[in-house]
Amino acid sequence: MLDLKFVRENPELVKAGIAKRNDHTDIDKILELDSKRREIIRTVEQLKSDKNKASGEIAQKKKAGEDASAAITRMREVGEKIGALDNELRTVEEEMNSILVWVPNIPHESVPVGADESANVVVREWGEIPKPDFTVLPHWEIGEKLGILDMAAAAKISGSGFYLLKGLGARLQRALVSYMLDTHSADGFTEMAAPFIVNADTMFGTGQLPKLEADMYKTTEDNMYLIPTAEVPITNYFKQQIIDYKQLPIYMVGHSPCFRREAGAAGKDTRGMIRVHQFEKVEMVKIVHPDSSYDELESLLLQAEKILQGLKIPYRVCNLASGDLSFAAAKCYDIELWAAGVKRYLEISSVSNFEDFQARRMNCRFRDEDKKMRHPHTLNGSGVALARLIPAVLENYQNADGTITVPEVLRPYMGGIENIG
RNA sequence: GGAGAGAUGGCCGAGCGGCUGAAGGCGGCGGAUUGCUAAUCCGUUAUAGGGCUAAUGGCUCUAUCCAGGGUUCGAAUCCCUGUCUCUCCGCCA
Repeated sequence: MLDLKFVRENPELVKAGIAKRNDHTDIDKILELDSKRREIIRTVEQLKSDKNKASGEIAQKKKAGEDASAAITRMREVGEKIGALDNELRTVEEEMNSILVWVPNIPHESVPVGADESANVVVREWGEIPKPDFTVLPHWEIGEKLGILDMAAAAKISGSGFYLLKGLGARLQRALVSYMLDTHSADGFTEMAAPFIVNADTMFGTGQLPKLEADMYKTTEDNMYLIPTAEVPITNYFKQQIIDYKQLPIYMVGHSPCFRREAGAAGKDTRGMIRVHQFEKVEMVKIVHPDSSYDELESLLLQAEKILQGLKIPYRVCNLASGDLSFAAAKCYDIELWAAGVKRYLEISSVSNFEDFQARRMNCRFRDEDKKMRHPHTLNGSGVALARLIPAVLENYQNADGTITVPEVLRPYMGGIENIG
């Protein structure tokens, strides 16, 4: 959420910022309601001040045994006026907030301006795209052939958009999760195992609600949501908290399933594991001092890249254009890895700086060196998503004889197995 | 799921329906003092939102004792609802 004061003082900057994202939230309406709000506050607080004074006088009179009934009658009327104005104030504030919570974050100045992903800028590429002398099968074919991936079974059990791994396929997923968690932990990230089902307030905190309501699975009985990413429970660990600046920066990492309805995505990338309703992901979260958040963004990006470098899978990094940014992000890098079977780049990680957008929503603050209360900056980055990493391993490590070489870094986690098939 | 108890400032903890934004303690910060790795003493110690003042500061008002309602001229204090925590019972991986 943007700071109301900031919106009030920099309306043109805010409008220009959201325009870059093709967002058309009515900023003028917010300003109009805000001025109405402040006008009511001025009136009602004057009345309250009078009331408090009169209350004191009534108490004095009663103590002295004097008659206070005239003042009491007068105050009864003032009380009613206050009640009416408080109601009006609440209505105005609710209306204002109902718009304010839909205002996306303002893109950072280093974000390329553009309407959609076609304006994304590739900032670097790593690794050589392999040119195998045989036909590399897409992961769903090689996976089925080796008996480690069963899409049909998943469809039978749950429906379309689910995958089922078995045998060494399941073990490969577990090995990847362990490899990633161990790598990040060794670099100072605290491992977290947080709830996968959260309340609405938590979903609001990281910016999923209200905007992404339709993309999430929701429980009907208890009004809870299945998390779309571990970012949600891990970042919200600091919801409603005051952190001492000496504790910053805070690095956390966690593994979770991610549940996504993918409403409206039907027909796009539907083959195999590439777009599914449930997938595993290792997620890194940082809570940092505002002064260092853009340096922290770069190092978080490198941390995610480290995983792919360890696996020796070629990738590229994109600086997302303003129109392609997610609701809460001020800047975001996507990492896309090369999948040799489907012969294209797959988005596998988003590394974002939310600045104080999430912290303000969560009411997470820190006391800085001068004892001032400030909002920290929050960042997160996939480190990385499994449902696209597994296909990349199955395709990039595929051999001409239909076997798959187990990447070296995973062998300790696979009981020393060097080949699947 | 059933029964009961509780929720107060960074922490602990007191609180009669009316000078209680809240005693006391701890911690933190500032200072004083002492030949000694510390003690003692004094002071200070929230957040948010308005308004005024062109100050990188000040003045002032309002709100906040889990949350939301209610009673009342007036609520931390009384009533209702919800949330969470604890204890006991039931169920259970």
